[in-house]
Amino acid sequence: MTDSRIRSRSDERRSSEREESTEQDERERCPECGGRLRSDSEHAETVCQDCGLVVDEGEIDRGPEWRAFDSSEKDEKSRVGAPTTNMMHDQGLSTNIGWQDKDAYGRSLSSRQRQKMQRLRTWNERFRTRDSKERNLKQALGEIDRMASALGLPENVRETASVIYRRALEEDLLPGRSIEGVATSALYAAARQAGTPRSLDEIAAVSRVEKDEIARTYRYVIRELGLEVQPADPESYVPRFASELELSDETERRARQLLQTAKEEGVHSGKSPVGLAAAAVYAAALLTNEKVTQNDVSEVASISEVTIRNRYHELLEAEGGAPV
DNA sequence: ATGGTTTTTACTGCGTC
DNA sequence: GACGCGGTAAAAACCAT
Repeated sequence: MTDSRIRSRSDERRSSEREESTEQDERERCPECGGRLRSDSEHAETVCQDCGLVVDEGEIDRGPEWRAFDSSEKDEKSRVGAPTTNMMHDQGLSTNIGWQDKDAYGRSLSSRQRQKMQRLRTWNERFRTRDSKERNLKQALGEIDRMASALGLPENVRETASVIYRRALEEDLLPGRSIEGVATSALYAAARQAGTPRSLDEIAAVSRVEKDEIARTYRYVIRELGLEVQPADPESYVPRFASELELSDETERRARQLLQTAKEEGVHSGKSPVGLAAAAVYAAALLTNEKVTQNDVSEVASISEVTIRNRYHELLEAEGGAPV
Protein backbone atom coordinates (compact mmCIF):
# COMPACT_ATOMS: atom_id res chain seq x y z
CA MET A 1 0.00 0.00 0.00
CA THR A 2 2.72 2.41 0.97
CA ASP A 3 4.65 1.04 -1.98
CA SER A 4 2.05 1.96 -4.50
CA ARG A 5 1.67 5.42 -3.05
CA ILE A 6 5.36 6.07 -3.38
CA ARG A 7 5.49 4.75 -6.87
CA SER A 8 2.58 6.79 -7.99
CA ARG A 9 4.05 9.92 -6.52
CA SER A 10 7.35 9.40 -8.28
CA ASP A 11 5.46 8.68 -11.50
CA GLU A 12 3.76 11.97 -11.14
CA ARG A 13 7.05 13.67 -10.71
CA ARG A 14 8.53 12.08 -13.74
CA SER A 15 5.66 13.07 -15.97
CA SER A 16 5.66 16.62 -14.75
CA GLU A 17 9.36 16.78 -15.44
CA ARG A 18 8.79 15.68 -18.97
CA GLU A 19 6.21 18.36 -19.50
CA GLU A 20 8.59 20.95 -18.27
CA SER A 21 11.31 19.89 -20.57
CA THR A 22 9.12 19.87 -23.65
CA GLU A 23 8.42 23.49 -23.01
CA GLN A 24 12.02 24.40 -22.56
CA ASP A 25 14.41 25.25 -25.31
CA GLU A 26 12.61 24.90 -28.60
CA ARG A 27 15.52 26.01 -30.70
CA GLU A 28 17.97 23.21 -29.89
CA ARG A 29 17.41 20.07 -31.94
CA CYS A 30 18.99 16.66 -32.00
CA PRO A 31 21.43 16.35 -34.90
CA GLU A 32 20.37 12.71 -35.48
CA CYS A 33 16.61 12.66 -35.46
CA GLY A 34 15.66 16.27 -35.01
CA GLY A 35 13.99 15.54 -31.69
CA ARG A 36 13.90 17.92 -28.77
CA LEU A 37 16.90 18.11 -26.55
CA ARG A 38 16.72 18.00 -22.83
CA SER A 39 19.53 19.14 -20.63
CA ASP A 40 20.02 17.05 -17.55
CA SER A 41 22.13 19.03 -15.17
CA GLU A 42 22.17 16.23 -12.62
CA HIS A 43 24.10 13.98 -14.98
CA ALA A 44 25.79 16.83 -16.80
CA GLU A 45 24.40 15.75 -20.12
CA THR A 46 22.24 17.03 -22.89
CA VAL A 47 20.19 14.21 -24.31
CA CYS A 48 17.74 13.87 -27.16
CA GLN A 49 14.31 12.99 -25.87
CA ASP A 50 13.37 10.89 -28.88
CA CYS A 51 16.39 8.81 -29.69
CA GLY A 52 18.39 9.21 -26.50
CA LEU A 53 21.49 10.54 -28.19
CA VAL A 54 23.78 12.28 -25.76
CA VAL A 55 24.70 15.47 -27.46
CA ASP A 56 26.77 17.16 -24.88
CA GLU A 57 28.56 15.58 -22.00
CA GLY A 58 30.47 16.80 -19.02
CA GLU A 59 28.96 20.20 -18.51
CA ILE A 60 30.23 21.57 -15.28
CA ASP A 61 27.79 22.69 -12.66
CA ARG A 62 29.67 25.34 -10.75
CA GLY A 63 26.93 25.90 -8.27
CA PRO A 64 26.92 24.32 -4.84
CA GLU A 65 25.37 20.86 -4.65
CA TRP A 66 23.49 21.72 -1.47
CA ARG A 67 20.68 24.05 -0.73
CA ALA A 68 20.40 26.25 2.30
CA PHE A 69 17.08 27.24 3.73
CA ASP A 70 18.26 29.83 6.14
CA SER A 71 21.45 31.67 6.86
CA SER A 72 22.68 29.36 9.61
CA GLU A 73 22.39 26.39 7.29
CA LYS A 74 24.30 28.33 4.73
CA ASP A 75 27.14 28.75 7.19
CA GLU A 76 27.08 25.10 8.16
CA LYS A 77 26.95 23.63 4.72
CA SER A 78 29.29 26.00 2.98
CA ARG A 79 32.81 24.71 2.99
CA VAL A 80 34.47 26.89 0.45
CA GLY A 81 36.18 30.22 0.56
CA ALA A 82 35.96 33.10 -1.82
CA PRO A 83 35.32 32.19 -5.44
CA THR A 84 38.43 31.94 -7.55
CA THR A 85 39.21 35.02 -9.49
CA ASN A 86 41.44 35.65 -12.44
CA MET A 87 42.29 39.04 -11.09
CA MET A 88 44.85 37.65 -8.71
CA HIS A 89 47.96 36.08 -10.04
CA ASP A 90 47.27 32.76 -8.32
CA GLN A 91 43.51 32.98 -8.76
CA GLY A 92 43.16 33.63 -5.04
CA LEU A 93 44.09 30.09 -4.20
CA SER A 94 47.40 30.45 -2.41
CA THR A 95 48.04 30.30 1.29
CA ASN A 96 47.94 33.46 3.25
CA ILE A 97 49.39 33.75 6.69
CA GLY A 98 47.67 36.39 8.74
CA TRP A 99 49.66 39.29 10.00
CA GLN A 100 48.22 39.23 13.49
CA ASP A 101 50.33 37.19 15.85
CA LYS A 102 47.31 35.34 17.21
CA ASP A 103 46.54 31.67 17.30
CA ALA A 104 43.28 30.12 16.22
CA TYR A 105 41.64 31.10 19.48
CA GLY A 106 42.75 34.67 19.25
CA ARG A 107 45.42 34.40 21.92
CA SER A 108 48.70 36.14 21.35
CA LEU A 109 51.66 33.98 20.47
CA SER A 110 54.80 33.56 22.46
CA SER A 111 57.83 35.33 21.11
CA ARG A 112 59.29 32.02 19.92
CA GLN A 113 56.11 31.30 18.02
CA ARG A 114 56.06 34.79 16.65
CA GLN A 115 59.53 34.37 15.22
CA LYS A 116 58.56 31.09 13.70
CA MET A 117 55.49 32.61 12.05
CA GLN A 118 57.56 35.44 10.69
CA ARG A 119 59.88 32.96 9.04
CA LEU A 120 56.95 31.04 7.66
CA ARG A 121 55.51 34.21 6.21
CA THR A 122 58.77 34.99 4.52
CA TRP A 123 59.06 31.58 2.97
CA ASN A 124 55.46 31.41 2.00
CA GLU A 125 55.83 34.68 0.18
CA ARG A 126 58.93 33.38 -1.57
CA PHE A 127 57.24 30.23 -2.73
CA ARG A 128 54.08 31.97 -3.69
CA THR A 129 55.79 34.16 -6.23
CA ARG A 130 58.40 31.64 -7.01
CA ASP A 131 58.81 31.28 -10.70
CA SER A 132 59.09 34.07 -13.19
CA LYS A 133 55.68 33.56 -14.69
CA GLU A 134 54.01 34.09 -11.38
CA ARG A 135 55.97 37.22 -10.71
CA ASN A 136 55.28 38.39 -14.21
CA LEU A 137 51.57 37.89 -13.73
CA LYS A 138 51.57 39.60 -10.41
CA GLN A 139 53.08 42.71 -11.86
CA ALA A 140 50.91 42.71 -14.95
CA LEU A 141 47.71 42.29 -13.02
CA GLY A 142 48.70 45.10 -10.74
CA GLU A 143 49.23 47.24 -13.77
CA ILE A 144 45.92 46.26 -15.30
CA ASP A 145 44.18 47.10 -12.09
CA ARG A 146 45.83 50.47 -11.85
CA MET A 147 44.96 51.45 -15.42
CA ALA A 148 41.45 50.12 -15.20
CA SER A 149 40.63 52.20 -12.19
CA ALA A 150 42.24 55.24 -13.72
CA LEU A 151 39.93 54.80 -16.69
CA GLY A 152 36.92 53.98 -14.58
CA LEU A 153 36.48 50.56 -16.12
CA PRO A 154 34.24 48.10 -14.29
CA GLU A 155 35.43 44.92 -12.67
CA ASN A 156 34.34 42.57 -15.40
CA VAL A 157 36.65 44.34 -17.82
CA ARG A 158 39.55 43.80 -15.47
CA GLU A 159 38.60 40.20 -15.21
CA THR A 160 38.56 39.80 -18.98
CA ALA A 161 41.83 41.65 -19.30
CA SER A 162 43.35 39.31 -16.77
CA VAL A 163 42.17 36.30 -18.71
CA ILE A 164 43.59 37.66 -21.93
CA TYR A 165 46.89 38.38 -20.28
CA ARG A 166 47.00 34.93 -18.77
CA ARG A 167 46.45 33.39 -22.16
CA ALA A 168 49.12 35.56 -23.71
CA LEU A 169 51.49 34.37 -21.06
CA GLU A 170 50.63 30.75 -21.60
CA GLU A 171 51.13 31.00 -25.33
CA ASP A 172 54.58 32.47 -24.79
CA LEU A 173 53.72 35.74 -26.37
CA LEU A 174 55.73 37.72 -23.90
CA PRO A 175 59.34 37.27 -24.98
CA GLY A 176 60.44 40.37 -26.81
CA ARG A 177 57.56 42.41 -25.51
CA SER A 178 57.18 44.40 -22.37
CA ILE A 179 54.90 43.21 -19.62
CA GLU A 180 53.28 46.60 -19.49
CA GLY A 181 52.72 46.67 -23.20
CA VAL A 182 50.93 43.36 -23.21
CA ALA A 183 48.99 44.24 -20.08
CA THR A 184 47.83 47.46 -21.67
CA SER A 185 46.84 45.69 -24.85
CA ALA A 186 44.90 43.14 -22.87
CA LEU A 187 43.01 45.88 -21.13
CA TYR A 188 42.34 47.68 -24.38
CA ALA A 189 40.97 44.51 -25.92
CA ALA A 190 38.91 43.70 -22.85
CA ALA A 191 37.37 47.15 -22.75
CA ARG A 192 36.36 46.86 -26.37
CA GLN A 193 34.95 43.40 -25.95
CA ALA A 194 32.91 44.49 -22.99
CA GLY A 195 31.31 47.27 -25.02
CA THR A 196 32.89 49.98 -22.90
CA PRO A 197 35.69 50.92 -25.24
CA ARG A 198 38.39 53.44 -24.51
CA SER A 199 40.25 55.00 -27.36
CA LEU A 200 43.91 54.26 -27.87
CA ASP A 201 44.70 57.79 -26.78
CA GLU A 202 42.91 57.38 -23.51
CA ILE A 203 44.61 54.10 -22.87
CA ALA A 204 47.99 55.51 -23.74
CA ALA A 205 47.41 58.36 -21.32
CA VAL A 206 47.36 56.04 -18.32
CA SER A 207 49.83 53.48 -19.55
CA ARG A 208 53.56 53.64 -19.18
CA VAL A 209 53.88 52.50 -22.74
CA GLU A 210 53.83 54.53 -25.92
CA LYS A 211 50.78 54.47 -28.13
CA ASP A 212 52.63 52.89 -31.04
CA GLU A 213 53.80 49.99 -28.97
CA ILE A 214 50.36 49.43 -27.53
CA ALA A 215 48.85 49.34 -30.98
CA ARG A 216 51.53 46.99 -32.20
CA THR A 217 51.33 44.55 -29.33
CA TYR A 218 47.56 44.77 -29.39
CA ARG A 219 47.40 43.66 -33.00
CA TYR A 220 49.90 40.93 -32.28
CA VAL A 221 48.05 39.62 -29.25
CA ILE A 222 44.73 39.66 -31.06
CA ARG A 223 46.14 37.76 -33.97
CA GLU A 224 48.03 35.17 -31.95
CA LEU A 225 45.18 34.51 -29.58
CA GLY A 226 42.60 34.47 -32.35
CA LEU A 227 40.54 36.96 -30.42
CA GLU A 228 37.60 38.44 -32.24
CA VAL A 229 37.13 42.06 -31.50
CA GLN A 230 34.61 43.90 -33.59
CA PRO A 231 35.27 47.50 -34.50
CA ALA A 232 34.03 49.64 -31.68
CA ASP A 233 30.46 50.76 -31.93
CA PRO A 234 30.32 54.56 -31.98
CA GLU A 235 27.24 54.44 -29.80
CA SER A 236 29.17 52.96 -26.93
CA TYR A 237 31.16 56.17 -26.61
CA VAL A 238 28.13 58.41 -26.49
CA PRO A 239 27.07 58.03 -22.87
CA ARG A 240 30.53 58.77 -21.59
CA PHE A 241 31.01 61.87 -23.72
CA ALA A 242 27.54 63.09 -22.92
CA SER A 243 28.02 62.77 -19.21
CA GLU A 244 31.45 64.36 -19.29
CA LEU A 245 29.95 67.32 -21.08
CA GLU A 246 26.97 67.31 -18.74
CA LEU A 247 24.45 67.01 -21.50
CA SER A 248 20.84 66.01 -21.04
CA ASP A 249 19.49 62.53 -21.62
CA GLU A 250 17.50 63.95 -24.47
CA THR A 251 20.68 65.00 -26.23
CA GLU A 252 22.22 61.63 -25.61
CA ARG A 253 19.18 60.00 -27.13
CA ARG A 254 19.33 62.17 -30.22
CA ALA A 255 23.01 61.44 -30.62
CA ARG A 256 22.22 57.73 -30.60
CA GLN A 257 19.48 58.28 -33.09
CA LEU A 258 21.81 60.14 -35.41
CA LEU A 259 24.26 57.29 -35.27
CA GLN A 260 21.52 54.77 -35.95
CA THR A 261 20.35 56.45 -39.12
CA ALA A 262 23.94 57.04 -40.15
CA LYS A 263 24.53 53.36 -39.75
CA GLU A 264 21.59 52.51 -41.94
CA GLU A 265 22.79 54.95 -44.57
CA GLY A 266 26.21 53.38 -44.40
CA VAL A 267 27.93 56.71 -43.98
CA HIS A 268 30.36 55.48 -41.45
CA SER A 269 32.46 52.79 -43.01
CA GLY A 270 36.13 53.40 -42.56
CA LYS A 271 35.65 56.43 -40.36
CA SER A 272 36.89 56.45 -36.82
CA PRO A 273 34.15 55.45 -34.40
CA VAL A 274 35.32 58.01 -31.87
CA GLY A 275 35.03 60.81 -34.39
CA LEU A 276 31.57 59.68 -35.34
CA ALA A 277 30.47 59.53 -31.74
CA ALA A 278 31.92 62.95 -30.99
CA ALA A 279 30.22 64.45 -34.03
CA ALA A 280 26.91 62.86 -33.08
CA VAL A 281 27.13 64.30 -29.59
CA TYR A 282 27.93 67.72 -30.95
CA ALA A 283 25.17 67.62 -33.54
CA ALA A 284 22.68 66.41 -30.98
CA ALA A 285 23.59 69.23 -28.62
CA LEU A 286 23.00 71.64 -31.46
CA LEU A 287 19.59 70.16 -32.15
CA THR A 288 18.54 70.40 -28.52
CA ASN A 289 19.97 73.90 -28.09
CA GLU A 290 22.49 72.97 -25.48
CA LYS A 291 25.67 74.93 -25.48
CA VAL A 292 28.71 72.88 -26.27
CA THR A 293 31.53 74.08 -28.44
CA GLN A 294 33.34 71.95 -30.94
CA ASN A 295 36.38 72.55 -28.84
CA ASP A 296 34.73 71.02 -25.75
CA VAL A 297 33.73 67.93 -27.61
CA SER A 298 37.07 67.60 -29.30
CA GLU A 299 38.72 67.66 -25.92
CA VAL A 300 36.68 64.99 -24.19
CA ALA A 301 36.79 62.81 -27.28
CA SER A 302 40.41 63.60 -28.02
CA ILE A 303 39.65 64.13 -31.66
CA SER A 304 40.26 67.17 -33.82
CA GLU A 305 37.62 69.80 -34.40
CA VAL A 306 37.97 69.39 -38.12
CA THR A 307 36.97 65.78 -37.90
CA ILE A 308 33.93 66.73 -35.86
CA ARG A 309 32.94 69.29 -38.47
CA ASN A 310 33.29 66.87 -41.32
CA ARG A 311 31.44 64.08 -39.55
CA TYR A 312 28.56 66.05 -38.23
CA HIS A 313 27.74 67.42 -41.64
CA GLU A 314 27.56 63.90 -42.93
CA LEU A 315 25.43 62.87 -39.98
CA LEU A 316 22.92 65.65 -40.48
CA GLU A 317 22.83 64.94 -44.17
CA ALA A 318 22.04 61.29 -43.55
CA GLU A 319 19.36 62.31 -41.08
CA GLY A 320 17.86 64.73 -43.59
CA GLY A 321 17.91 62.11 -46.33
CA ALA A 322 16.06 59.64 -44.16
CA PRO A 323 13.79 61.52 -41.78
CA VAL A 324 12.55 59.63 -38.77
C1' DA B 1 57.69 49.92 -49.71
C1' DT B 2 53.45 51.93 -51.77
C1' DG B 3 49.28 54.14 -52.69
C1' DG B 4 44.80 55.40 -51.20
C1' DT B 5 42.08 57.03 -47.45
C1' DT B 6 41.32 59.45 -43.19
C1' DT B 7 42.80 62.57 -39.61
C1' DT B 8 45.44 66.38 -38.02
C1' DT B 9 47.75 70.72 -38.26
C1' DA B 10 47.83 75.36 -39.42
C1' DC B 11 45.87 79.29 -41.33
C1' DT B 12 42.12 82.39 -42.95
C1' DG B 13 37.76 84.88 -43.07
C1' DC B 14 33.24 85.82 -41.09
C1' DG B 15 29.92 87.02 -37.57
C1' DT B 16 28.78 87.95 -32.66
C1' DC B 17 29.21 89.35 -27.88
C1' DG C 1 39.53 91.90 -29.57
C1' DA C 2 38.28 87.29 -28.17
C1' DC C 3 35.58 83.56 -29.35
C1' DG C 4 33.02 80.15 -31.98
C1' DC C 5 32.55 78.34 -36.38
C1' DG C 6 33.41 77.02 -41.27
C1' DG C 7 36.47 76.05 -44.95
C1' DT C 8 40.91 74.71 -47.22
C1' DA C 9 45.53 72.91 -48.30
C1' DA C 10 49.22 70.32 -47.01
C1' DA C 11 51.27 67.08 -43.82
C1' DA C 12 50.91 63.09 -41.09
C1' DA C 13 48.96 58.80 -39.77
C1' DC C 14 46.78 54.68 -40.92
C1' DC C 15 45.77 50.48 -43.48
C1' DA C 16 45.83 46.89 -46.94
C1' DT C 17 48.55 45.14 -50.34
